[in-house]
Amino acid sequence: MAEDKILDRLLPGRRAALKREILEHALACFNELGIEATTIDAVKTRCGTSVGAIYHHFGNKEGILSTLFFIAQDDQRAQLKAVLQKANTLQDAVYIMVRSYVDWVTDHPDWARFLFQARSAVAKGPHRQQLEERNVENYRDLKDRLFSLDRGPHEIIQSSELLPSLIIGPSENLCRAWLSGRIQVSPSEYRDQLAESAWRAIQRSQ
Amino acid sequence: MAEDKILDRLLPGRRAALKREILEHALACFNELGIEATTIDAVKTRCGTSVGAIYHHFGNKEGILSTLFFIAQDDQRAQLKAVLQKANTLQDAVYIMVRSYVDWVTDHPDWARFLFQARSAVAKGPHRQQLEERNVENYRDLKDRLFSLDRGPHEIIQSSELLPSLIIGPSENLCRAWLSGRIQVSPSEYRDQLAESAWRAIQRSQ
DNA sequence: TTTCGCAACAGAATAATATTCTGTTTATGG
DNA sequence: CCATAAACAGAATATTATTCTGTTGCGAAA
Repeated sequence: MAEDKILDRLLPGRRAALKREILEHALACFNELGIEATTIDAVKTRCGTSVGAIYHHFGNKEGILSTLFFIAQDDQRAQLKAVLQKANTLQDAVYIMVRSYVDWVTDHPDWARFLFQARSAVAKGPHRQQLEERNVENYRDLKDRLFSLDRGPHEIIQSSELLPSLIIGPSENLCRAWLSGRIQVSPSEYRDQLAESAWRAIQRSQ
Repeated sequence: MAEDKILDRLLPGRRAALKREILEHALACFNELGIEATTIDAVKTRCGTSVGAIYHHFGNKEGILSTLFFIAQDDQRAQLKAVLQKANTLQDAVYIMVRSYVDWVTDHPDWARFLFQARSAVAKGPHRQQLEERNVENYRDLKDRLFSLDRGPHEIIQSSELLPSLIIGPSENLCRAWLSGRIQVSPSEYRDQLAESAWRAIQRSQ
């Protein structure tokens, strides 16, 4: 399963076996019951461990939450960064970004669902500063990359704040709808349309 | 303040005074502390009332949450519906949708922030069915409206599932960034660019 | 190989929080 | 004015998060 692969990659080894178990089952609980409704006892029972073990590894409920959150975000960002290396033009980059985003969500729907749900909790919790730092770094990197690429003859939207929203916004919105069950057909079906549309969206009028 | 106006409009009269008070302060707590971190005791103290009163009016914490959520969603939808009446062409409608959305968020930032944060909690809680029903109704209405309008000579994206995401997705993404403090300049500054871009986004290639 | 030290775990005890319950007040229709 | 129910207060209870104390087992240093 895709979930296990993410955890195995970031927490390898036999030593971290229980830690992985806890994270895996906590993720499932958060997604099935909601973050506030999942109790420590529920994840304890679910992986047949003890509260002591959970608190030893994560400190508190928020610790589990933010660990999962940063793992997911790291994985998503790493994949984007890797494929974005190959882009030669801005148009390449836009297509790659959209496809990478849609692929990641459809490859890891449980992680993606969690990422959407947990963001606001992490943003308010004790790791908000860490989240903020990562965000500014990620967006700075992305902006630098986008502005370093060849734009060809095209007239592109100037604002660096607008650009990411125009490129990813529609895909994100559609993925949310899919993950919540509001729409049935997978966003991957719309991958190319989303990419083409994003490219049109960032052109300047006239 | 814009917040008070929304509550005054939907819960008028002297009888509902405390109910309004509780909602108003609960909204502030949820936004400042986060949903999970706000305790009943905190909102009790903040509006100088009793737990008895709170539970009398709302049943439980989730009751406060969903009441606030549906109030906000209703207000946003009502505004959209009202202005969307005036649209004569699809292009009109796209511009109106984007502007109405951005205006509502920038007019009611606290309500908008809450709407983003609370959605997943409501979607898992006891009112999930009510939320789902509203969503399908809203999206059905919107789809009907969009497909009833004159498209002029333009070739438009066919998928009715894709259309709303393409139109609102970028604005939503940008508004989230603004509400979370990641970007400083108000989305209203980008209102027209967002509208024009959305219109380009939904054209079909070639 | 033995032993020391510390991380990994278990589960009882405690603290914080949500919810219920019982009683009192207040408004309102008859 | 009275009856009635909603509106409210606060103590009591239940649920859940967190801490604390102790045990186990592994891995490194001797």
